[in-house]
Amino acid sequence: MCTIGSAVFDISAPEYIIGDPFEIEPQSISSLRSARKRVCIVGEVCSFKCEEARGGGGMFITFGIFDGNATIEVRTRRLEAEDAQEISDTISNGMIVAAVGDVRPDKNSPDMLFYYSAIAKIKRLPREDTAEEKRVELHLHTNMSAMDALISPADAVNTAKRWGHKAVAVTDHANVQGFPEAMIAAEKAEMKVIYGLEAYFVNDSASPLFGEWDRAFSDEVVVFDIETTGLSVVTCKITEIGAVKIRDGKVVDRYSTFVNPECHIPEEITELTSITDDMVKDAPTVREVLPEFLAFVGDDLLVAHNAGFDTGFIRYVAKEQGIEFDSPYLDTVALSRYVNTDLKVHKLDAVAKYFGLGDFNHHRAVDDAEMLGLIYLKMLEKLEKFGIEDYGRLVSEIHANTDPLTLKTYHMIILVKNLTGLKNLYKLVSLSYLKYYRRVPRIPKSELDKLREGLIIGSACEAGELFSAIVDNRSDSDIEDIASYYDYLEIQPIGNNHFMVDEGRVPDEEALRDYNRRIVAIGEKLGKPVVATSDAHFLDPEDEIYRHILLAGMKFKDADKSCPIYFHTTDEMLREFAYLGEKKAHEVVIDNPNAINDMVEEVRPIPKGSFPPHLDGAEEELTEKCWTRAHNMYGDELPEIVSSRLERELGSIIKNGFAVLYVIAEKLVHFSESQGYLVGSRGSVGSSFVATMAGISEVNPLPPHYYCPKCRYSDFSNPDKVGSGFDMPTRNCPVCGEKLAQDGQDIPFETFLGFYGEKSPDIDLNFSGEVQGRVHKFTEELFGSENVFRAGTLGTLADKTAYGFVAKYFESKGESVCRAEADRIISHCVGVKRTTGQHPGGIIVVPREKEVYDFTPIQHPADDPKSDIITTHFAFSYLHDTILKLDELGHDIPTKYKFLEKYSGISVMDVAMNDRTVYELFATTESIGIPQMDVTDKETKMLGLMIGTLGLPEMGTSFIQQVLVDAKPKNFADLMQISGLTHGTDVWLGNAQDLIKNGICDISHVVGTRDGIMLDLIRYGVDKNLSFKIMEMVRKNKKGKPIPEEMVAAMREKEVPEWYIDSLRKIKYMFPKAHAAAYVMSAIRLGWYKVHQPVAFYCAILTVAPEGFDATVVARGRRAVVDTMRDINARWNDATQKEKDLFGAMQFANECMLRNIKFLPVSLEHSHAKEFLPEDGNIRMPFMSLPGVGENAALAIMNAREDEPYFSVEDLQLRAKLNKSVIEILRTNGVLDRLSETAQISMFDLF
DNA sequence: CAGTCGTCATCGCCATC
DNA sequence: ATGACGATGGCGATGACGACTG
Ligand SMILES: Nc1nc2c(ncn2[C@H]2C[C@H](O)[C@@H](COP(=O)(O)OP(=O)(O)OP(=O)(O)O)O2)c(=O)[nH]1
Ligand SMILES: [Mg+2]
Ligand SMILES: [Mg+2]
Ligand SMILES: [Zn+2]
Repeated sequence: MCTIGSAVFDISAPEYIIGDPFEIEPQSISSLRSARKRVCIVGEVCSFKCEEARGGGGMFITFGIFDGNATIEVRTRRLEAEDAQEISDTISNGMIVAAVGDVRPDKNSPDMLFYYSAIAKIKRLPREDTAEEKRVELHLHTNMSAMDALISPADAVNTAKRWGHKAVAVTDHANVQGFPEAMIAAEKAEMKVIYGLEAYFVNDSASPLFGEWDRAFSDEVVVFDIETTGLSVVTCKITEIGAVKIRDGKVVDRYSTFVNPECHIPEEITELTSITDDMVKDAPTVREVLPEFLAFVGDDLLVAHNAGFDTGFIRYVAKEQGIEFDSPYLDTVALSRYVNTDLKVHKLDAVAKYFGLGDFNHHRAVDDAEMLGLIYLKMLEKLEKFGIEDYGRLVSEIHANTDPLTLKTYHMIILVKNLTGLKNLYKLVSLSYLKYYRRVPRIPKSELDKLREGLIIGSACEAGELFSAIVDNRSDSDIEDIASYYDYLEIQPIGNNHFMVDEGRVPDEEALRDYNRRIVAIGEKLGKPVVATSDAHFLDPEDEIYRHILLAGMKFKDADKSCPIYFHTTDEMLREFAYLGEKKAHEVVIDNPNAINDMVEEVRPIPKGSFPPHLDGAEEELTEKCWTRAHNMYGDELPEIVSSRLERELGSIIKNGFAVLYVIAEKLVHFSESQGYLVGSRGSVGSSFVATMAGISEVNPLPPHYYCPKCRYSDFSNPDKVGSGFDMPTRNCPVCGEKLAQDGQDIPFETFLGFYGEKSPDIDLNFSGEVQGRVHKFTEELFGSENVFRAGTLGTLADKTAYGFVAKYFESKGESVCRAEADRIISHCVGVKRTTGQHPGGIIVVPREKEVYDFTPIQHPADDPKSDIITTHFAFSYLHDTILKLDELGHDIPTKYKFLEKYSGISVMDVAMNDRTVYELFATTESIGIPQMDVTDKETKMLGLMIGTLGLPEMGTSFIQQVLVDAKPKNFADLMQISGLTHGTDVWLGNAQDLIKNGICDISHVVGTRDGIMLDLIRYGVDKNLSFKIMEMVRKNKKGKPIPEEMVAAMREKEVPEWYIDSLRKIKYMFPKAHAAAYVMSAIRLGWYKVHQPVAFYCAILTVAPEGFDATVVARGRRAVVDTMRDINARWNDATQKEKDLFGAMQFANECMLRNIKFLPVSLEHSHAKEFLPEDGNIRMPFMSLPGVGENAALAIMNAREDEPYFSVEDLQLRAKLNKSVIEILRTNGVLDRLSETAQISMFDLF
């Protein structure tokens, strides 16, 4: 055993993994400040990296060793690939090691580096809960508490499990987004989770009137105010009391006196109140004043502004003097909020001004009381106008009319007891986000009362209602009223509230303990269990720094203040609450939390099973539609291949509940087309022939075939064994002589739904961005807005932002950390919730017989109450296997189609799929009239002119162009394969490309589409279902998880070649063939316009996707365009994203200019706001192509031009409401050249 | 006339297909 | 200098500008 700071390492059984065994006598890393030989260190491996050495020729490995306190960067010498691999296999992040080696300073930084000679694996003892009887944590924040907490739900669950706790609660701020991860971890660890949250509770049934008082307004009341030496009841004293007695709307008596506080009045208070030490030094003390004042009050109602404060002080001193004080009182702040709804600020002077009551000496009790008296009468007058004339009526009216959005929020813990409670909680969360959101989602008492079944309510922390009432020194009966609403009361460690001492709100820690003692006493009196909770925001004490970084990143002033809110063990808690006595401590730490846990049933936040929607007649409708369409295409007597495929697919689709989705999708396509926008095909659904027949997908997955559009003859023989129907020679119908249509991409249905419907795919559709919103609305109409929701997303703190936060944090502290340490800290900060958003197109469909609350709460994206979009509270990925989704994505291709048709007058659907000149685009620039340049010349490549694919979707990037040049595709099938090979990391480079280069196989046999994987494996003899599973695992493996041993073994058993298995291992993502087919089809279509309708092509592409296009560069001519590209290209890695976009646009513009199509300058008369318009064989650039002229300005210029031409710059600025920067941009770009500055000229003309 | 608030344009980052 | 998956859009921050307000 050895200790470094608070970290304890077990070195009793070292496992020597690199180098010779050595004696483990570690130094603390922070002590290594200078070069030393043969030092031993221990710690956790972090930030492990294995990189190719610069300039090739070997590898470098770097990692950090973190000993719980400091990190040192470890480097290796230059290594051979095999050695590097061996080390990578032995050492990994999170491993605890001891190492010996030399410490040397880094040449390039102030840090020290460690060069090891030997490494041993050891253990670090984590914090353990060794208590006999364990506590249960009922208040814990996961990293789903936005920018506030760091515990991953899995860590919470696993730590509690390791500690032997029976359960652990997940209680994030206002949301339940930690539930799904907690559920997954809990099921894996067989652990119980108590699901809950920490709500922002508002008491909308609170009234401004405290205590019993239901007389008429005309009865006598005492309006009063006090001045004090500060805000805290405990540490501050009264300096002045002022009061007026009011009866029948008139002041009938007054009381006013200074009070000697018997202490110094702080300067800032004197400044505010103008009450000095001098003024009060001869005044009576509160011991004399209080009885006098209370006698003045008698049995009257007390009225004060923020009365809790004033009565709190009076009550405190009364108690000190052994005088009973329980007068009813009314708070005019609350009353003003209710009466003066048009007022935002309800401070005394603001309200006085509001009623026009003139100036007064604010912050002097005598004057404030007088003024408040007047205000009070005004408010009563106002109420009387509404027929409210007594206090009883007032209270009931207020209850009925309070706006929860204006009330003070209190923290409150809500735990889920059972499934009823879970659903109620989801409803409450939804309400809080959708209806009661202001700054935070609020849960009003009135709603909670309605939905309280199945929920357990706890009093939460210092920001809870109970704790606040105690701090404010509210009356015993008030406090007990509050406490009685809760099912249990919470107390927390002193450290949690220590900030109150620091801020001077309480004198010392003892006062904090007194608060906890008070809560314990209240619990005893009311019979409410009191439980001790951590209010954990991070797991271990040493993790506090990560929270500081988060808070500092959010620019919080007090970010670096210590607040040790870690997950406490039982013993830590028992020690913490020892001051309550051993027995009581045991009760609040162990017994009561366990008792609460015993009330809680185990529930699953997302139900098991899948819940497809139903729609009467959907199955029949789909079936009918498909057969009809099939007969229309392939004849009355369907070829076997067609009918058997239809039957098989329909069976599977209907059985797995997908028919409804098909039917809805079909209606959506119809809807979009009715709006004038074609729909782009996408995704695995193109593997379904039913989708083709239903018109959802234009990909035909049948084998290559001919069919006659006239007589419905068909031929599936495919004698040339081509890979795509589009690649067959053209033929005329042997029956009727008509030219035959050709189609068929040969795709298995199973890519979509699996062999046994074991997959939960979605249906993907590409809609023009211009109709996407309408399509979403239409889906709601089709299936009901109660059942259709946009999927929500969760935005988290990821690498780059975390890096910025960490850098900023240490910079502001004037400290520096080594890269390994920075990376380690970053890795701990990553994953914390920041915001919510909307899924690109995912629309989930809840079956009619269910409610959305059976699956997830709902909310607005980014919590924005003004948004008219409602999203699922849970990210879709967690609902993936439970409910179905339609992916109604936005895409530019359908919009491009629209503009191509508009500018060329040629229908997209008439474009042939087998025009040779179009295929030539993928091999040369000749077919667009640009003489072929040398493809081996770097300049050619830079210009993007090795081939003619610039502007073709997903075919025009440098990378893909290079692959096309190398692979020389000849037909549609080749292009599909290349499409697959060029979409995904480690698919082509370092994988397929090498296999081809090394002659191991040719391009048609490398892994290019995911369907290929399944079919290849089946061909090798691997079980078809396992083949399917391997395909599914390989196709999205972004993190590079290894293929499970049993899968590898099954492949080896069937003699699947090692290179093939290796290839699969590397793949990070892979297209389904259907998607490749759909995208190549659109590339071919756009290519046709590129060859045959160039002006329309360039106009359409630029109009729809103008990113990076800069009219100021293009206007300077082709030279300038090329120079700009050269410049950016020369410093590519330092170029900004904007410059990279500009580069792409300039490639495209250059190609266009080489085809003798000119870009005409932006023109006040001729330019469109955003469209690049064809103009006499050239292209007129739009206003928006000028950087700095945004959509609004551009549209304004165009729209105001409609009425009459602009006759001066002034006229333009006025009519189009342009600001001066836009005018300047227009001026410098010559747009205003022919316009006079003001209307003077025309004025002149009049005379 | 300084301060505040909303709007617009743009950018970096992030999530997702 | 290298290598490189492509595309789309939402959210938050920032800065310039101008209207409004006390
Ligand atoms: N280039 C590229 N395209 C992607 C990526 N992810 C998805 N796509 C494209 C290709 C997919 O077929 C299409 C639809 O995505 P989905 O997530 O719905 O997956 P897909 O339909 O392929 O399979 P599914 O059966 O729905 O699980 O979007 C990606 O990472 N890169
Ligand atoms: Mg899909
Ligand atoms: Mg999808
Ligand atoms: Zn025919």
